[in-house]
Amino acid sequence: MEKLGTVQSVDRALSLLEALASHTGGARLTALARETGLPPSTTHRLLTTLEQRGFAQFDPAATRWHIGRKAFAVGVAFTRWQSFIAAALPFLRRLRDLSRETANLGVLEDGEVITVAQVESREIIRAIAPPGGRAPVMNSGMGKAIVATWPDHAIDALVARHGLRPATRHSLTSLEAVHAEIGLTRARGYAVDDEEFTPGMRCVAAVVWSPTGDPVGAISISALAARLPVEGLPAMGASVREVADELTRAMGGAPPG
Amino acid sequence: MEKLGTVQSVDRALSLLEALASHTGGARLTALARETGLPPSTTHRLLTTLEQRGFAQFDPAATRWHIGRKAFAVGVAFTRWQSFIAAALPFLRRLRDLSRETANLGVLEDGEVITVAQVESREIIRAIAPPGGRAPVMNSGMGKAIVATWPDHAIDALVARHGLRPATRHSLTSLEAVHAEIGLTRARGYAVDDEEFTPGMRCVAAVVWSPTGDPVGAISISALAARLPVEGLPAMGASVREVADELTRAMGGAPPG
DNA sequence: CCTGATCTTCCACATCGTGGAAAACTTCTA
DNA sequence: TAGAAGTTTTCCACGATGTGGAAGATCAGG
Repeated sequence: MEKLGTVQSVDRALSLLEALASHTGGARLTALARETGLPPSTTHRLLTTLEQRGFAQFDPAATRWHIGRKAFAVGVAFTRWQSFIAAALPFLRRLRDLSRETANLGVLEDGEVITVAQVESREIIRAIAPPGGRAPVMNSGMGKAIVATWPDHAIDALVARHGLRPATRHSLTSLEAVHAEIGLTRARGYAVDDEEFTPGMRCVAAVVWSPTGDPVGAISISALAARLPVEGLPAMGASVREVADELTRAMGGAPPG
Repeated sequence: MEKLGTVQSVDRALSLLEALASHTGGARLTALARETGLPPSTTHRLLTTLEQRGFAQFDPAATRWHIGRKAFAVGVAFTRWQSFIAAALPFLRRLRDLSRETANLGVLEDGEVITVAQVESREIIRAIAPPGGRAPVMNSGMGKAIVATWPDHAIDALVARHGLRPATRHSLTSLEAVHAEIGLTRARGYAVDDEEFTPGMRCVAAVVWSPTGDPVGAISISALAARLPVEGLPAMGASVREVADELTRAMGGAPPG
């Protein structure tokens, strides 16, 4: 095998998909075999495998093979993800400029928040957790913003499954405290991490909704506590929420119902 | 081997592609392994094979796997399969020139309309949603034009499954409103998006039929509401419908029956 | 520093992918 | 229309390649 670590038969099937894609009007088995350098019987078996999974289609009338609908459905997922981040970036920049602090985009995964995009503050001294950084949901502004949209029983289940992981002396340590915090978050329309994950850092976050009415992520501002005093949280929270709502609208999203 | 004549490793790779596509925010190796029931080392090797061919991509910062660009490129070929875009482009250009507005071609996918081709207005200020852009079916002229060809029970099922996602205060918010709008669409022969997706934008759309009698897509004109007042909708609608009918004929298509 | 979780690499082995041959089918030509 | 040529599909012996458990590496948390 020349290509290190690749599965030859998968490689060949993908070559066939690409060959198919290059033929607007479809292609015949022997033409595809010639193009990919595969024997006709191998080509046939790989094509029928792709066909059974909907990635290829056969038109018996014209004896032509075409790309199948499933390949389209899978490929569209690429634009969905790319367009989410691309759509969010100008809003993150705007939020960064409004606040002069670092703006983040995060998503939930398995009880944690992952920062998937970030626009850094221009200040020399600034709050940075690198993209890819993770935080337990209930220690994180973004996590709390997302979870606050959930029904209470789902929040209970999350805490039961993942526990609470107090990182500082400000962190939430009981289910009662969690629900009190969620109640505040819902009332305000934005969430606060008040030195609950990293001492000396505060974070304000608001949820972003997908077109399907799912809380797909959250955006936030993270700042040194010295630069974002408690008295400044409401104004900052309003800004974050406003930009999050705009991002939601720009994506054709909305809360459910 | 349970599936007759299929290549197991290709089958597995395709399962991984589908699993990836179902995760908007990307997925980690162990989650994908769990979902597909494959051992982590097998999952890893198949993913890296997909990655080397561009069908998957890895974000090391978040240790997440995503669908790759090549999957999109291959998937788009599905629409081309019917010589759809190629055939439609001259008609879109004609429609653009007739109307002096941006002309679009869209298809339905999973409760949304995806714009797969576009010919932009030559005006300096014009209505643009980029190709690849998505909109909920019932907020979109093109979506409504296509769905209006469906039987009522299929429309009910679509709404039941995907809900209505009002984006503006003009959007449809009830099943009754949906059916009233569908009734109008059928009577007129064209559909209207009257600032239902984007404030300040109107869209007029008409369905395109495939040779097999399927409502395969729709073409539309999107314009700033200021440039397309309500009084102008009937004339514009007639133009869009006429060009859509010509495209249908050029493709050897026709409505069923 | 230790522990546990996750990810990556390795390799012996047997499963499964293979491709040539044969059979079946379709199209073309005289 | 029959035969030839081309295309597609099926079959199966065999060895190439895919495999998954184990080991190693890395990372995160206490």
